[in-house]
Amino acid sequence: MKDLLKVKKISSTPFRKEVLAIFSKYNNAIPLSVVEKELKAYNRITLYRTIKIFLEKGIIHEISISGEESNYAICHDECSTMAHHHQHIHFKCRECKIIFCLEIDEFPNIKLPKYKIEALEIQATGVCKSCNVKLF
Amino acid sequence: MKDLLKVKKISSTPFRKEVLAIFSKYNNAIPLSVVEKELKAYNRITLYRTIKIFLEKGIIHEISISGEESNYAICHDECSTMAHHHQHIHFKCRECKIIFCLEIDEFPNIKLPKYKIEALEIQATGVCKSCNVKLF
DNA sequence: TTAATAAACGCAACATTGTTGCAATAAACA
DNA sequence: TGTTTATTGCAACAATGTTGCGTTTATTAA
Repeated sequence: MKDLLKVKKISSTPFRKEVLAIFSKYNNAIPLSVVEKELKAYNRITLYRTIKIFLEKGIIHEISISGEESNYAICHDECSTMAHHHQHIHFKCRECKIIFCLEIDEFPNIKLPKYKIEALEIQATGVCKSCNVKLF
Repeated sequence: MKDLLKVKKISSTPFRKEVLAIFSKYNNAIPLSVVEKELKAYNRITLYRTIKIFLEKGIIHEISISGEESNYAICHDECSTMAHHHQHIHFKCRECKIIFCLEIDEFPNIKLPKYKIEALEIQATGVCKSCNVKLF
């Protein structure tokens, strides 16, 4: 297993490796409060700087939903500038409250004459697959 | 002209009327920093409480874009719970930086077997109509 | 492997953003 | 127009995010 941090050309420190391991462990997006609880040696400033550089290097991406704490998730595939917006949507389940990235086959195509659309960010809310099963 | 505040069943105070007038004046979404500058008598606490109640009553809605200050815009039409998500998308122009709501004819339909999608929030980035003209 | 260099860490100190209790004040309603 | 109810704004605080700087750690080249 190769070191993603080195691939992204940033120093591979114990702190960064631990943060990365936490994101890798989850299959869904998590807020900073979760990262904080999982860290053995939590330091607020270092965590903010780590998140900042992870965002810049495209290691993680931010998911903003109105009125909620920001969530972060690992970037799968090649998640360079803006590209991740074209591959998946963000889904929030109103039952389990979990937010995660969801690959979709047909990415919607919005037609807007005279506008140039370069990126689309889609947030969906509803009931996820596993909660849907539990409800019946 | 009828008083929107009374229609929404909240007290019609000078402060709230002023905030509402500022939102009405703009055709685009604005952040709190803009409201602040426009207010004759700015009070941080009162503004936060005003924004909070305007959001609750569906007078304005929040537009969250990753890594940016939240923007707020007046709710046109009947903007009750979640309903506004189905009527328009949010567009941010990379040239003029302006964020605004955009009515679209065909709202995209995302097919996700076993999922129940209840609301879609779409953020688009690109070049708006007027900036597109200026570029050529 | 080790020394030199560059980067990251963590503390202190601060800036910004958001919240709450409470007394004074203003709006709503009968 | 007086009584009730809600809003305002101050103080005080909590949470979130930023910066300078000395110390420590990782990287790179000898």
